[in-house]
Amino acid sequence: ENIFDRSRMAPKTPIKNEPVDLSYQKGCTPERNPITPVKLVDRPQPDPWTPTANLKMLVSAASPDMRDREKKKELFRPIENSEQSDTPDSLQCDMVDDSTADEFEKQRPSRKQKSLGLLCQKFLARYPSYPLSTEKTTISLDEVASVLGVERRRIYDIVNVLESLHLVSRVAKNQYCWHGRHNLSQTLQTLQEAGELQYGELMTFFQHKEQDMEYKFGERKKETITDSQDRALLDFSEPDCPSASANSRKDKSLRIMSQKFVMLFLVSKTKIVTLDIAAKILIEETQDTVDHSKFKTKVRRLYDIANVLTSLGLIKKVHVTEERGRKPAFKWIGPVEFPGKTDELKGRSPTSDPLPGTQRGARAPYKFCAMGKQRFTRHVSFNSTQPCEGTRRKVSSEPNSPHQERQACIVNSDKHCSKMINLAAVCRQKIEEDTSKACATETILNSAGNPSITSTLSLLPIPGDSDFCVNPLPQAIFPVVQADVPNLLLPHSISSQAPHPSTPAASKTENGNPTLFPNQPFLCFPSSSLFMLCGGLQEDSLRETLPTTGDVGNWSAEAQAAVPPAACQKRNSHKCAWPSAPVDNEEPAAKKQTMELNDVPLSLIVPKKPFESPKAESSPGSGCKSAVYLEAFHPDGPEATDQECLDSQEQEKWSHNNNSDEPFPGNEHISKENANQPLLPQYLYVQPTAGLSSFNFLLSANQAPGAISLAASPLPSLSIPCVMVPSAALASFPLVCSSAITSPLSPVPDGSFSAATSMNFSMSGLASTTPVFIGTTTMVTPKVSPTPSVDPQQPSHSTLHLSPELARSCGAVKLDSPVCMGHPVTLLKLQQPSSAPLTPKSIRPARHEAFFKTPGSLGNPVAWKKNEGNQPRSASSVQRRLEISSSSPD
DNA sequence: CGATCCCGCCACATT
DNA sequence: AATGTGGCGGGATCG
Repeated sequence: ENIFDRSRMAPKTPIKNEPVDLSYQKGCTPERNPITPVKLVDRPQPDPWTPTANLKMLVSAASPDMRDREKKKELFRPIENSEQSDTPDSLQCDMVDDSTADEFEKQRPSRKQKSLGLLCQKFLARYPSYPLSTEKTTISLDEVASVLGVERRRIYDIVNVLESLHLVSRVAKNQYCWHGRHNLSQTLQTLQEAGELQYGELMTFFQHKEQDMEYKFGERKKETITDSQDRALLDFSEPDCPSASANSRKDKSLRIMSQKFVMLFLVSKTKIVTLDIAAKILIEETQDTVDHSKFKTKVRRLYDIANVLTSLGLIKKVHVTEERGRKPAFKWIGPVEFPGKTDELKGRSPTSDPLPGTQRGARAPYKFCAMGKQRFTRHVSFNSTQPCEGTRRKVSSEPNSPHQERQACIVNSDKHCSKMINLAAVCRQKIEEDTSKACATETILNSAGNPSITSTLSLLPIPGDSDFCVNPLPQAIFPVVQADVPNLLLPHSISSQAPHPSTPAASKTENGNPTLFPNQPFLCFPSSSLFMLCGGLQEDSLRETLPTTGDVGNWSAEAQAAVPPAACQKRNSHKCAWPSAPVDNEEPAAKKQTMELNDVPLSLIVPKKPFESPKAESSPGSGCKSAVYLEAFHPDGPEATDQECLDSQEQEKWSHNNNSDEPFPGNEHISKENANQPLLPQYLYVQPTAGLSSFNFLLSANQAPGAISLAASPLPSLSIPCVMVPSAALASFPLVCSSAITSPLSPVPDGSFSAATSMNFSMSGLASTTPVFIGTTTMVTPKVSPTPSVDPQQPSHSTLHLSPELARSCGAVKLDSPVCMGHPVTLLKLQQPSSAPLTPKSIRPARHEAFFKTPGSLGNPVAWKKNEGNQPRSASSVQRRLEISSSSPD
């Protein structure tokens, strides 16, 4: 061995090794010796070598040397242990060799040489940036550590960051798989998307004021950030992770932090992020409290991450001079634009075309959202959600509706923000996992562009209970949204909902579609509190009520499109505000939304007259007055529509003619119709999108908790596809929809409605308790949807709950309609659990994915079916119920 | 003296 | 219990 070393070492560190081994081993050999090499290098440096050269040398030689050394170690360990003097490493030895202590000291590898960045470079040098797909490179931590001459601990630091970017993935203990940068851009895109959701606003905010205001706003920023963080996004866990189980500690800091950190860059306009800001943002919790120590620790970690990112060539260190002075910062020098993303944006953008409907349809927006998130989310486990929820609730309760508020806060005041932040922070931690899910949800929502929904979510929680929050929100929101929509719509275009009494008729129509049943919707009651109803729509009825599907679709599309992310966010903020803010705000917001968005999507809200239309309308208290109607919106209706298209066509008949692309017109019409509906709405209808043929949900608003049971009854009569309500479950929760309806507002067409809607749900219904979610896959909501963005996460949680199964189901669902997005959760799609996506294993991921994807996935009818199949398995009791009840044929 | 960040203790997770 | 992971922060080094 020695010989070996010598030969190799000779050039680099000739003597050292030998001497060390022989005589000095004791001291020198310590395990760390590996490092020694470095030192060796150093020594040489003095002479000819340049730092770089040394490195190279090391790298090249390292492996062999290391090996030898290791062997040595083993050989000598006994000795070492016994004596272990560990002098400064081999240095001493070196010194000896060299003859001077001084030298030796000098030699000692400077810290830099041992830096993580350098180590990372060496690490990266070992693997091809773009490995052939054929070759699967596995990385053995032990091996690498020994080769690079470092402790394994250091390797973890590197690998964790690389893993966060999906350059590697853990396959087993001590084993990682090298993927290279093939997927880097995709990962970055995903992070960017996620980052925009989480930090977009914040960053924007900051940047505007940033430098000047930093101090001033620092806190706010933090807050905002925190809020924004929401954690939802992060998830990241990688796709691969087989071991889902283990994530607890794992998806923790370094990985998450790394992703967040990257997100900040991607979201930053300047692409420059100062460490302190990043640290603040990343310190979820207490902004104020931020202990110095905590901050300090965070910064340390950021340095670790930054070193790795620097080695990857993604960032570089820079300094920004602010008022205060010069601050360390890092500038993103990696890829900035990602094709994919754009799409999303487009989709979101209001102007963007109406959804094509079909495939894309799936309304891409949601889908994509989901997609991105999926990855991230995957790790998240649903389970966690529950706990989270609890937490969240608490949290939320504390502040007021913090989450939502936060956005608002940003806009508005800090106070709330801070609270929110705190809450958010808490939630995050707890929920992070969930969050991811939530995030997805959020995204979806956002994409859907249903601000209202979002808001709803947030709002919901608030209702008296502390809990409201997050969890339920999404789901709840959905329904709400729908409900809201009408309201909203009404105000605008049609305040006169009443005018369209037609609703009842619509209900009739419903009967017409038996088919729907097959599809059936499902209900999910995530926790007890929520539940969803999905029913096949009866197109007929819907039609009556609704405009043609086409129109609807357009709306939705429009809505979705219309609502750009930003818009959504903003809206959300507004929404957020709502919760805290008085109703008034809401109204306006609603109006705005409607106006802008044409929330209409909901348009469908049809009263479900069938059942109780009478009640619905009149009875405020009674349940959901508004039926939400979710038709599928198929924008174009072409393909996606396929499924739904039919319906849509029918719908069209009944609906207005507004098919025209123009969203507004159509929307308006719709809205009007909707408006009408709203009044009635006893139930919510949700059409599923195409695939489903239709899901309809009915929620009886009124029933609220108890009501639920009622609702059920109605169903039968109605023939509506399904209504699922577990009585028990129901009991506990109020239906959101209904609640909203219930709310005093009810009758009022406009603002009141809107406000009521979202808010109400949560609250009113809630009062009783829990909000109900309707998730449908389909939802028109999109437009309506306000922006969920902020809260989404939270909501998402709730969603999550549902989710696993739901998610699956959802996944199955195609939601063309934007709406779906919003409630991914809801979507559960009960109908069929889509098999495919959701395999158990996939579940997690699937969930997320499905969840998110749902929309997208929705696109594939088939998928749903599959899902359906799956669902059964996975389906929780609730689902089962659903299944049973719905027994969707499909 | 502030910026960096190495180093490795130690807790938690997994085997 | 052993081993794998990785949070965390003391304190050394750099500039």
